[in-house]
Amino acid sequence: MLSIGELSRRTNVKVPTIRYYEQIGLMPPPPRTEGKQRRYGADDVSRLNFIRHARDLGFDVEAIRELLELSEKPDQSCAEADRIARRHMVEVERRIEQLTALQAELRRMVEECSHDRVGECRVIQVLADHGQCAHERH
Amino acid sequence: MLSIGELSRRTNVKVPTIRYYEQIGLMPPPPRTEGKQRRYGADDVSRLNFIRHARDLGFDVEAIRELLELSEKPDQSCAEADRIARRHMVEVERRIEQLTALQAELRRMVEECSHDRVGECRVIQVLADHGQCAHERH
DNA sequence: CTACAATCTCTAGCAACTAGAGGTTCGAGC
DNA sequence: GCTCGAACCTCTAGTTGCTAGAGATTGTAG
Repeated sequence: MLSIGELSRRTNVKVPTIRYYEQIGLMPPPPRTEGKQRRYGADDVSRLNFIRHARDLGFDVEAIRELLELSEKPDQSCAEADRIARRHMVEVERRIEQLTALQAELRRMVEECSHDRVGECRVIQVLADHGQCAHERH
Repeated sequence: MLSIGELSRRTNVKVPTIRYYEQIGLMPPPPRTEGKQRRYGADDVSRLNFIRHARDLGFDVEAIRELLELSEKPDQSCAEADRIARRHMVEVERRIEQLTALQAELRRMVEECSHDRVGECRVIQVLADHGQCAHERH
């Protein structure tokens, strides 16, 4: 049996975060020692790795909750897991596009700056007047 | 003089958000009517547009605070504004790279899925085992 | 002058943690 | 067996940038 610190070291998830995951129901409440300290088993390591990996890939807690539930029913169709992953993929795609447009605007702003006084600073000017932006929306 | 609702309509910043900006010191406390309702002038419209635009470009409140301060000193060198914008640009760049790597991983995961049972689902498998990922870090 | 939309302040909530206070337990070394 | 310090415990509050309500007051059109 592992202490919470040992579990933390093996999964690279911080101790308070593990307790937090327990609190919000991502991790099941583990058995305790007589002194009320948490003790974990191999299953907990797997589950927490799963959570960690999904978080790293940007899934939110709700999605992870669903994915965890699914992973416990190996006989069910995986269409749902697919749907969750795809939905998230679309979200990420959208975010990348957004950031890329934004990046272009920022670059233009910085490149056009003459590095002189604030009064002539392109950065400040553009911020003050959206009309000077290349794109209508960001 | 504009009511807060009017200011909101002209800048596309929601009323509670305007009050919030006042609270955190991005917007100055405006004069009030006898009944304590806020009244705004043209300068406030400009300032709020500046803030809105900077937020849209992803600057955080602290950066905006600095940029606003700078914009009030037109004679100062704009090196600082440059620095802030560049710093932010680097951040955005990094975020895009991160998301792109993540996106690739997600796509691979979804594409390799056989759409069968959860037991064979690539999505679930990959999440459960980071070793099946193309990249070490994400 | 009345009705009602808009405003006011205040508190609490969101996501996903992180930080700290103040107290208890575990386990290695003697 | 005993001690001591690291690790653990619970609880509350803070982070960012808002958003959502409650319940009261004000502005204004008809």
